Formats: sequence, structure tokens, C-alpha cells
Amino acid sequence: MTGNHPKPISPEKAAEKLRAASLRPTRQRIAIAERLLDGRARHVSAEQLRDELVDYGQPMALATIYNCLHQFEEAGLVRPVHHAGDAVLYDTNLGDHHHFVDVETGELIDIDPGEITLPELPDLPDGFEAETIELTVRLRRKS
Amino acid sequence: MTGNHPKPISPEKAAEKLRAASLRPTRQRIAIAERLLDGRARHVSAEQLRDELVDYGQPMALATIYNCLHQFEEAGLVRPVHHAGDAVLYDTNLGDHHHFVDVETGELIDIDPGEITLPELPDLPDGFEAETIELTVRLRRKS
DNA sequence: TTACTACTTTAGAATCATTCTAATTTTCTT
DNA sequence: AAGAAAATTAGAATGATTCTAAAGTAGTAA
Repeated sequence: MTGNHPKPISPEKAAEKLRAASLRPTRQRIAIAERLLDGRARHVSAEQLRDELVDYGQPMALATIYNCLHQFEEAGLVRPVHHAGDAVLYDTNLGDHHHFVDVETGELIDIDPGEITLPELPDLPDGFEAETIELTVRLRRKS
Repeated sequence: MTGNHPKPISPEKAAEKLRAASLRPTRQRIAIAERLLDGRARHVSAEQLRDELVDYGQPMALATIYNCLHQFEEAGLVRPVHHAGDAVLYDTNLGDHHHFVDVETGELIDIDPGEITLPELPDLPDGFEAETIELTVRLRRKS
């Protein structure tokens, strides 16, 4: 067992998780939590998530999706990855790991955590605290 | 002597460098080269560069600035950093080094290369080659 | 329940970085 | 000086994200 644990969660479990994060379990947040907090490691953009919600019969305003993703981020339920293409991707894998990015598509590929070990944090400039560390290896398809 | 070597360059030297990079020394490219290829380590966005060129009496179309930055990048004269705020910043320091990012302002601060050593490149996915590696420590101002 | 207040969602407009387009200008070569 | 190729340009177009202000919903106290 080295992989993830895909466990689709029920609306009830999703609501639980939201309450635990001090977020009101609204219909929209529950629908998003069902997809993103099922234990599967994924990278989604706001737009991709919207399409998925449409497929699932839970369409909602793009603004709501952005709102929710930000709230989930603040609650520590997802982690934004800023190195991809133009769009921010939200990563449901909260463990320490890093990414390859296909520069043409913006797609992310997890780097096996065993493959790369980050050095110690360097001394930070005064008055700052570290929020996240992102290591990205940008890849180009060989010609 | 550990720092940079700020040597403002003349239009003639700028034109030299452009020719060496197989870029026609146009008025616009020369003006940009004078500012960016003077040996100083900097991080500039297209908009910042435009303002600077205006101040210097060499205004030019924003599209031209984007064009030139891309050409300079392909020629290996500058390096793009994608982890900053919303805008791509162009780094005139081509040596191996990484960045702190102030998440509020998007400003970059170089990490002293002695402070952090990158681990070996992980095995790349088949069919890809590595283009760049970007390590970013995102910083938040302490409250 | 009811009523209240605060929080959410929403459609659509607005913003911002960047790219595209098609026309004009410049550069290099002869 | 003339022509062809390359570069520049203004402005429109694109795409991700944020904003706005109005309408809906949830938790709470009576």
C-alpha cells in the first residue's frame, strides 16, 4: 500500500468535514467537498472543477467555486500550486511533495516524495514567516 | 568581492550583445538590453520595464516589450520566474539560485545560493526533458 | 414556527496580464 | 536606392480571476 485511498464521501461526511473546518455546510460547499475531500490526490483548476460539478448535476457560479476554493485553502483543506500554466491549481494532497509541470499543457505530475528531499529552509528575511515551499521542475516534451 | 558587477552598458555594447545572440540590434532591443544586460541582478515585469523605458525617454509598445523579453529568454539572456504574483518576472541573474516571494506584493528576493542546495534532479517522466527548476519559498509578513 | 441577522451565492461587469492581428516601419542586403 | 524579411505598433481579443450589488439561505433566539 503506497498509493492513495480513494474513498468517495457522502454529503453527510462532507458536511462533517466542513463543520470541522468552521465552514457552513452549504449545498455548494458540500458538493465541492464531496469531490475534493475524498482522499484522492488531485490537481484541479476552478474551471475544471466547474465542469465536473456540471457533469455531476451540481452546476454553480464560477465565483462561488473561486470563493470556496479560497475558503478551503484558508482552512487547510487544499493547497494552491502557483507554478502551473496560467491558472492556479488546487492540490488535494497536503503532504510534502513537489511537482513536474508540463509547460505546454500546464498539467502537474507529482514528484515521488522519495525522489527528492528538500534542503533545510534558508534563513528568512526579517519580519517574514514561510507560508509554503514550492519546487517545480518545468518539463518540455522531447522533440 | 561577492556581489554583482553593475556596469551600465552603452548602446554600442548592447548592440554587440544582441548580435552575439543573433538578434537584430533594433532601437527598442538596444534600449532594453542597456537596462537588463548591465550585469546587475534584477527582477522585472513587462510593465515595470515599460515604466522604466518611459522614464529613460524610450517609450515603446507593451507588445514590443513582451516580444523582446521572449526573445531574450530564448536567447538565454534572461530567465523567467513564474512563481511570483500574477505577472511573470524576468530575472537577469542566470546563475543557479532561487527565490523568496512576498505573497502580498509578488516581489522576489534572491535566496543566497550558499543557503540552499538543490538535491539531484529526480527521474523525469519518459519523453520529457527538464527546462528549468524553480524553488520558491512563499513568505508572509508577520503580524 | 417566526423573524432576524449574518453569511452565501449569483450573474454579470470589471480588471489585469498577456497574446493576437493586421498594418506600418525599419533593417539588412544588394 | 530598392526590395524582402523582420520588427514594431495600436488596439482588439483572450483568459483567469476578482468585484459588485442584489437575491437567497442558514443558524439563532423568541
